[in-house]
Amino acid sequence: MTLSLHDSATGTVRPFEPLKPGYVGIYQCGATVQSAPHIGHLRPAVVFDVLRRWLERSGNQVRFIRNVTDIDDKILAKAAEAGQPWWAWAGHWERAFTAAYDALGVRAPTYEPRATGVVPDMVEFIARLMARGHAYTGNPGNVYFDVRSYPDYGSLTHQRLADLVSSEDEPEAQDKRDRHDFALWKAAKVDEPPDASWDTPWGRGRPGWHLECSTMALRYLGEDFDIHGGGIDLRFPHHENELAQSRAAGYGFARYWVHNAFVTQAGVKMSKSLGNTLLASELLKQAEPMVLRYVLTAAHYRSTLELSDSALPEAAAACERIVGFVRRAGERVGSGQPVEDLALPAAFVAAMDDDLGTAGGLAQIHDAVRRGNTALSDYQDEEALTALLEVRGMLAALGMDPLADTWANPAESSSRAESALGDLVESQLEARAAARTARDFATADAIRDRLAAAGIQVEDSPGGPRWEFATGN
RNA sequence: GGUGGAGUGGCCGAGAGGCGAGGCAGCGGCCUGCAAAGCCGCAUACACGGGUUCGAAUCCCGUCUCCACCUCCA
Repeated sequence: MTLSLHDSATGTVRPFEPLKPGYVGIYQCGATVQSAPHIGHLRPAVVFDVLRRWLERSGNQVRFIRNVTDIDDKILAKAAEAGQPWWAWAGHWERAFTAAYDALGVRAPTYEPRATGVVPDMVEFIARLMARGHAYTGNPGNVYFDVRSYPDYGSLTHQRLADLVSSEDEPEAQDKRDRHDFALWKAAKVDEPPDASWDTPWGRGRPGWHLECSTMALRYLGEDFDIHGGGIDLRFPHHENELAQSRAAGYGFARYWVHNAFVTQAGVKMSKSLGNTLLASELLKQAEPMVLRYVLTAAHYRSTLELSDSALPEAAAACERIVGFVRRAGERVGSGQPVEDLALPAAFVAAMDDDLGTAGGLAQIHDAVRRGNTALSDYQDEEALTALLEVRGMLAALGMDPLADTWANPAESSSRAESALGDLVESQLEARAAARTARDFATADAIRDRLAAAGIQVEDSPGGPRWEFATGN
């Protein structure tokens, strides 16, 4: 294992050494399923998918857990507003997230637990904290973590309790010992649906957010595990609190903390209040899944990613360059090989091993594409094949092999309309070929222009004309 | 106030003491009937001011600007 990873806890890039060689446990904080997924949810999904693939590629067996937070204030509020059961609301959006992940080729986690599925474990967790003197009851149903009972509180984000500013909007809970104590269990409120709370030894209520993740990580990855991931905004308070309560409970918890940076527009984080969220569903209409994946891979995961208006078209052009080569090379030299085990260029491996340098990895892909294109025009089939296998191997490592089943191109499905279209285009191309043979270029160009106007791009190649739908919209 | 991060050529975006990653856009050339695709070539880029060094975008000091977290947040 030569991978080095940035660990937020130490603030350094350090060699990644799994607890048990050859086995890696990852916990990624999943979504709170309260509304539609947007680009900000897509980034961590792709980042940790790439990490997982790279660890597997490096010979590890990975247990990848990504949770679903299926109960929280907003879910209850929005469901109530919509006149739906809260669990129906959560279930609806959970499916939307799954669809978005699937569309982007993000592999399904080893397991995807829901917070509400581990309530008994949470109760046990709280009891353990109580027994150790780190939790106390407030008003009936409220249980808090006692931050002052845990001297290392703040170690993940290097903050001291005294320096923390507390929120001014929220009226301070009267039953806390310290304003920074956080809820492990929240008392049921009178206006909340009865099925949104559970009985516990400390009263009826529902879980606190932080406790959910600690509990699911414990249940599915054990007391100690390798990597905890999530968006950078989760470092505090969420991950700090997870770490504090898990350590206070006597568990080792995560050994590496990996956080991805934001996607911004005009330099600003997206948020609902600013109205600048880009929904996954909208983005998928504007760009091929591979293009979205390319955009998210083109910047280092710890760099803020500015999604300008031209980002998608630019990425589409870059992808077209890569895919065009894979297609042309495949036509020439075949592309039947499985790509999972292809040897990867050393420079690519080095880039990826250095804290997942996907940008450098993409540069290697473009380099191989250039070599391959040159080989194709020189009729050096052997070199072209070498380049093709390199390109596909690297793309596969990033989850972007254009020939993978996940990307099954809808345009290639054989509906009657499409097969009819194919016949019509072919007949046009035959007419154009006849005109060209007769050196009647005016007619030939008119045919090509007409096809172009219909969104069909014609490209002449040594093997004859090829057509495809024009890129861009 | 505390913590963390950032300012790179028209745009996006790597790198982090010494051959100017890569992509997109642009310009020139090759190829093509013309295109498209492809290939080749083309950039006084590193916020500002000092300093260290033979040499700094990269290190040090100072300044400015921006972003994130400290409340739910990917």
